[in-house]
Amino acid sequence: MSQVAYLPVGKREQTKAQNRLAILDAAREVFGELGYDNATVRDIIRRTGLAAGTFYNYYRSKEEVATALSDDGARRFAPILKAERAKATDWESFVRAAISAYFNFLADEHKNWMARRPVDEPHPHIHGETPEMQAVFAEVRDCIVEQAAGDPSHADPDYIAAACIGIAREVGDKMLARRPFDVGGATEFAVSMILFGLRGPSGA
Amino acid sequence: MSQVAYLPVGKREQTKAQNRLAILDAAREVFGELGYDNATVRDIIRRTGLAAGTFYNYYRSKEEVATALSDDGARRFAPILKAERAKATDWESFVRAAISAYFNFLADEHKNWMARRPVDEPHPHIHGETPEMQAVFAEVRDCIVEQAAGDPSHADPDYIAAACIGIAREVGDKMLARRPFDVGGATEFAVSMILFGLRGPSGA
Amino acid sequence: MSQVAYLPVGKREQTKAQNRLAILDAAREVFGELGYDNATVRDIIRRTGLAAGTFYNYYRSKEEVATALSDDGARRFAPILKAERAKATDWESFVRAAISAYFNFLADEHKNWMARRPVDEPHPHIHGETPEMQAVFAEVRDCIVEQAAGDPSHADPDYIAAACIGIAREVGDKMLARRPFDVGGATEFAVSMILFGLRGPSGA
Amino acid sequence: MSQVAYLPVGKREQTKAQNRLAILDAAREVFGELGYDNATVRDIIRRTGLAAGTFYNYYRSKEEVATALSDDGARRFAPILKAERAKATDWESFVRAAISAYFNFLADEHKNWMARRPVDEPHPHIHGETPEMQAVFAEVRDCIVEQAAGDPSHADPDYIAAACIGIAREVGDKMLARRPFDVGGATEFAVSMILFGLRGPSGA
DNA sequence: AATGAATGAGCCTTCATTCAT
DNA sequence: AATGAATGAAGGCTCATTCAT
Repeated sequence: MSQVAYLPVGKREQTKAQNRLAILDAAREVFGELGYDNATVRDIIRRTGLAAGTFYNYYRSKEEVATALSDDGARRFAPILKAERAKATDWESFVRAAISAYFNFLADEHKNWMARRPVDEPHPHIHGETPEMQAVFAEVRDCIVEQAAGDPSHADPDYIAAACIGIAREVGDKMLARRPFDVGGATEFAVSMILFGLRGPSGA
Repeated sequence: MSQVAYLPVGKREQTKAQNRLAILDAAREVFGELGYDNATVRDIIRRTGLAAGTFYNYYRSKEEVATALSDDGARRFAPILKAERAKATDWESFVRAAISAYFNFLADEHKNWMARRPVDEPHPHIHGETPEMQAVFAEVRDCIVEQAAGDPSHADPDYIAAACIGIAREVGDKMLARRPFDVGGATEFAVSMILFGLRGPSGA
Repeated sequence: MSQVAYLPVGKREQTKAQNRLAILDAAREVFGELGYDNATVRDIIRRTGLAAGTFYNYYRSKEEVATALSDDGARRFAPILKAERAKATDWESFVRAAISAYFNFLADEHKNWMARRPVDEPHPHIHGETPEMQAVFAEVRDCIVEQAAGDPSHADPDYIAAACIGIAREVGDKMLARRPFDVGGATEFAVSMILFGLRGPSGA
Repeated sequence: MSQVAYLPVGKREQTKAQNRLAILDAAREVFGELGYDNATVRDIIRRTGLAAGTFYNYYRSKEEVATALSDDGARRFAPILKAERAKATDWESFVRAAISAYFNFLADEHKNWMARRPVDEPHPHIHGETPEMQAVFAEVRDCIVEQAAGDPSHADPDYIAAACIGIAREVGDKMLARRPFDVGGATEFAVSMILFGLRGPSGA
């Protein structure tokens, strides 16, 4: 029975961590499929396989799982974004990097989700408005505002961030609606749109 | 004293029209505050002050009110859009006209809504996803896709529409979050963003 | 405008009578199709084509229509029964006449009802327990009890009536479930059963 | 002190069994008093004193309780019937045994039911159409049809079954309406009626 | 801790009945 | 009288949450 515990990873702690994770995963799935608003705690519990009461040992409500999920999403996306930002030397490369990272993140999430279901199952309705996405957006927004604030040529960082987010969100949705996912093409379009608008890079 | 009755104007018809309107108004509000998904028929009923059963004399479900609301929104916005489109001779003027029309519509709707509530009431959370807005967006999307399709310089009208919608939606939201509503400024920004991107019209 | 009114059959009275009849007819149909318990006042009204409120000018409730229907049924069946009874000279002929009358009545009602619907329509569920039938049964029961009371060989007229009713009711149902309706055969069987039991008339 | 747990006898299982039983009992009562059609799930719930939701932890609908009740009734009556049938050597003894079993069952059920209510309570209206009775009747019908099919002297087992059921049902009801229950007398009458009809065994 | 049954608030909908027109 | 919209009580059912085991 001897066991060297470098971290609190006793049996108890293991199951606890596992359960917490299971709930988070279930919630991610359920929010993705049903949308945050439509999803119920029961849906999450059902997916989890745990008992109803167990849920409440970890989270007090749907909102709390959502928050945890947000934190998770932000925690996973923020470093990517930060790294890109460090590498980027100008607006253009930063925007490209951010958009690219976001679209890849989006496509990954979606693929993960698709991988888990039988191919022939009727395509269930997918809502993109998961708490995780919200968090990612917030991250991006902050980043853009900060970046734009340093750029003297434009007066309104908030509007700029809004426009970028808007483009990324809607184009991202469209990208997800097509097969196969053309992350590259969507990125090109979005970046070009953000930087040059409809006129395009040539300025023609 | 002969009288031609163009419309049924008996007392009954009056109350009927009033109730129908009250339900529609209540639904608009409730959808706006709670979001379409969260809203329940009960919420709408409560807001009208009518009896539970009365709702069902007018609409058979939440979906049906939503449809009515969509129709209403489309009916009010479509002519504006069409007129602008008829006047417009090039992309730029069309885009400006459409965005301007949309932002004005948005500001009007919002003002109307604000006018109806007591000042000191705690500001409720507002979702933009009302059926009305959806309808307006759909209208705009069709319009852009159609217009963009004729423009040979751009390959993907769907992406273009998505980007424009995205900008309009997010910038519109930001606009509504500021006091006073700067419709002109927001329009300028959005149009410039759509046409020239961050680089701006100067191409600098 | 002259009109000789032998009976109160003015315009007013005519419509009144018509409406009353329409309600009664609708109720008969609805009770027949849905069963008395399942039927709702709304069902009757709907079938009637009249306004909801109009119903209450004639009857105060479902029960009241049921009573009216019972009276009607009894009024139509009682004379038949009485005539048969007058003609009958012994138990056997009376029983035969009564059963025959009842089965014919049953088949008629049913045919009437069937005639009114399209042939290919999915056979709706039919409940036999209409208030009219109840009334007819009551009539028969009284008649049997009275008749049996005069027969010294059997002690318990109530039981006898019950047995006869039971046979008539169940065999009648079976008869209605077969195509074509074999009124004659069913009558023969029921009469034989009542008079001689399983052993049959031969006494073998 | 080892103990073999043949059945789960924890406190939880106990209450579960109790509740299941309570619901079944309540349903039996409610169906008996109001009739299956009139009875509502809410009525059953009210009678149990449980919370609304609890019902649905056990049964998904009124139909499902009805089925459970039917099974119960059949499970309790079928063995009796089968035993009698095994013992019986001819029609007469089988019929007598079946009728006797049914009337005894009926009287028992009724007594059980009466035992549970306060004496001075107003006698509620009783419908015989509980799902349990239906099941018992079905059982008997099958049995008679099968038995009658082997008897070459009679052409129509279905009619025979119908007639027997009819007699049993109606005479049974009459029996229950009298005090004290004369199971023996009712059985004698019913059997005589089934075998010999009104003419009686003497054939006079 | 985990479990899962119990709870009761709350949602959707239909219905009988009233009553202003 | 006839009309038909308004009313609110119920009914079926689901859900978040608690709590005894």
